[in-house]
Amino acid sequence: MENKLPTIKEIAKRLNVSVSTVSRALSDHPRIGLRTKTRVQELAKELNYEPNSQAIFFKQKKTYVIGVILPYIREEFFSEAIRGIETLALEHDYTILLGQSFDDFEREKKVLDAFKKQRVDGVIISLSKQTNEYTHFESLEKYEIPIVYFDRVPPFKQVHKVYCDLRKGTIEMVNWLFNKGHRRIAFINGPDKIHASKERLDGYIDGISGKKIKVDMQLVERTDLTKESTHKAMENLFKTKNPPNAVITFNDYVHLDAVQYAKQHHIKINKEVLFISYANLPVTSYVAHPPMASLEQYPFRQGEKSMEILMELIKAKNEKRTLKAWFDEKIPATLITTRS
Amino acid sequence: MENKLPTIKEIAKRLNVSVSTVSRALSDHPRIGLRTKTRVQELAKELNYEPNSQAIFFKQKKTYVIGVILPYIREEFFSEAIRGIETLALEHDYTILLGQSFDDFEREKKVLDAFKKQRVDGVIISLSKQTNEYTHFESLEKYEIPIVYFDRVPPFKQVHKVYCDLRKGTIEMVNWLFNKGHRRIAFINGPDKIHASKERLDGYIDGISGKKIKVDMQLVERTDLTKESTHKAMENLFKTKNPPNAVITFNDYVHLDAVQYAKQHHIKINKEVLFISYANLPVTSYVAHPPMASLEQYPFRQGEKSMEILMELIKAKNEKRTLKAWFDEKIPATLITTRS
DNA sequence: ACTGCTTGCGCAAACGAGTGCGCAATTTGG
DNA sequence: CCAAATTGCGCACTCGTTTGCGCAAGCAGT
Repeated sequence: MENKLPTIKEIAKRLNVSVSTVSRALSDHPRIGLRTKTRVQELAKELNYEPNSQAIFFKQKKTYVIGVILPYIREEFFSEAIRGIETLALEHDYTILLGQSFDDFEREKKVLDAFKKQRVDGVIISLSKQTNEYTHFESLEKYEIPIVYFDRVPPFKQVHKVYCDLRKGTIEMVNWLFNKGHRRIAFINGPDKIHASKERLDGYIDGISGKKIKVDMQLVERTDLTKESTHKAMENLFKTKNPPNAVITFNDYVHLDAVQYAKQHHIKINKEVLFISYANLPVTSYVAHPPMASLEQYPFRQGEKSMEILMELIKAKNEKRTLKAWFDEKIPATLITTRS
Repeated sequence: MENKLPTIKEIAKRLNVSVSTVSRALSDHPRIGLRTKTRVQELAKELNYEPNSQAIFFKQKKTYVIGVILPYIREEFFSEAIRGIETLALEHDYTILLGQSFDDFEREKKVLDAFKKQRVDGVIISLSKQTNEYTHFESLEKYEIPIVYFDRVPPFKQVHKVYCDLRKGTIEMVNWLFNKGHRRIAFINGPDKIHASKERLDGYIDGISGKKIKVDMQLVERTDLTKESTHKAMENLFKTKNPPNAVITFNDYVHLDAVQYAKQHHIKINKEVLFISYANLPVTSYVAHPPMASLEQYPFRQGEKSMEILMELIKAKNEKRTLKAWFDEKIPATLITTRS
């Protein structure tokens, strides 16, 4: 029956006052008389009036929506990050638009475009592994939509970003293996395009060099994070006469695929070769051969921090302040060795 | 410099025509002369004009946004469902607002409220395990926001829903175990409040009864899906003199916890007792003791189907058609036994 | 030349709310 | 008792876009 949603206009008509009076009465404006105020407020309650936020957002040029783009939410790392983002978002009365790039560059652009159309107040993004060109982000500037990159960040300075210090973390990993007596430490890395791959490799090389042993690039493989590519990398590493006795994998998913290969080829896990990894996903506690150590990257905290920075940027924009510098937040990563 | 975004007004002023002419020229209205049309379109391109969708949505009373609420995206079942939803959404130029309830009733309400404020065009939801009261959904009716429930659906008829036929599926599971010679089949179920628990239990009872053996309710446990609660259930089942030789668990996560308990208590998995489960998550292919069979529930398809129905509902609403009936989509579940 | 049709465009209202300003009516102060 | 200050409320504009209607000019038909 009551098909139309109650509006301020409706209330005004029924009470024979002007819309402005109703608007002010509802926002408790001091210049409105007590009688009118209560009359308005009571009718509003009776009609179950709720302001049309779309209209308000439209006037204010704000949407209270932020866009989050990441490769795959099925990866626990990213779903944890979202949890961090969402938790903080709810506190700030923000809701989040979700878009997965599925590691596809074109899709990343499409999602970004959709978000732009929706006039999101800000964007938090973890780049697709294909992304090595960044012009599509420039159009957001025109709309003054702030962007915070996290985890998979672009390789240049002039952006706001949150990520783990993987160089340091990787050195820690090398040290840990070294102290356990390992000397032939292999490294299965991710795609070059991802900045995080470079960070890891730098750490690996620095870690090995720090031990005064020669870096053997035969022990370094690069994958595109697919199972096939990981198996290929394992094959390369273990077909040699002098195979590694420890393997560092790009993340826990790569670890799982590497271990799968090892099992299929009867390589004795934790005897012939020790696996350690990045990410420390909860799910690995259930698997047959969890990594013996894992570099925790605190996705929840990364998500929270990204959101925190984004809120700061949005606030600054609203107050027309210009920020002096780029946020560059390094979250310390820690090596976790206790496994259930 | 060019701080303001170009608007239709701006173009009108520069070209000394009216805004309506510009609007029509851009939408290729037949009553606008070719000269004016091209003049407008060229300037629009030059200024990089893009229509303000917020304004248009506001007028149209549409947002091209749908809200998706589910318990946890970290569960692969749900993240797969989202993938289904998102895939279809992008095709229809829709974007999705994401909200996790974390299986908390209050949070579910809060998220729903936020979505209402955002004036989403529709909602797809999988209920929290605490939800057994449904009044908060009624307020969406007032806003004529259609809702599609999926997987965890309410127990009554007058809603649109998508879910698997778990009764049939569970009978299939019982049959499978029976054919393998198992007679003492335990059942670790989820919370009563979830409709899916009831469906499973019905199937279990019907399956057992169909075999002309007596249903032993000592073999049926109920959990709240936490690890502790699963371990407790396992304890109850295995402390008896006549423990089960097969266990059906509510889903793969419960399976993992059940297997963990079995390992800790030196129960020989796959020898003394066989585990089978629901969901068939990809991640289980990496674990030490995957379920020997799993009832695939096709989350991607469920997501797609939900979105399909929602699109239908939104279309019907726009055309002011009233639908004759409630969508009640049963996706057939199938028992998968091939494991890597 | 008058009617009628087509072409090309502008006026103004509409969506739902916020807000600066002005105008009365009332109250206060001297 | 009159001026000034205060109180209470409405007018009209704004946000960016769409759209029904109307008006004028041009053209064809009779």
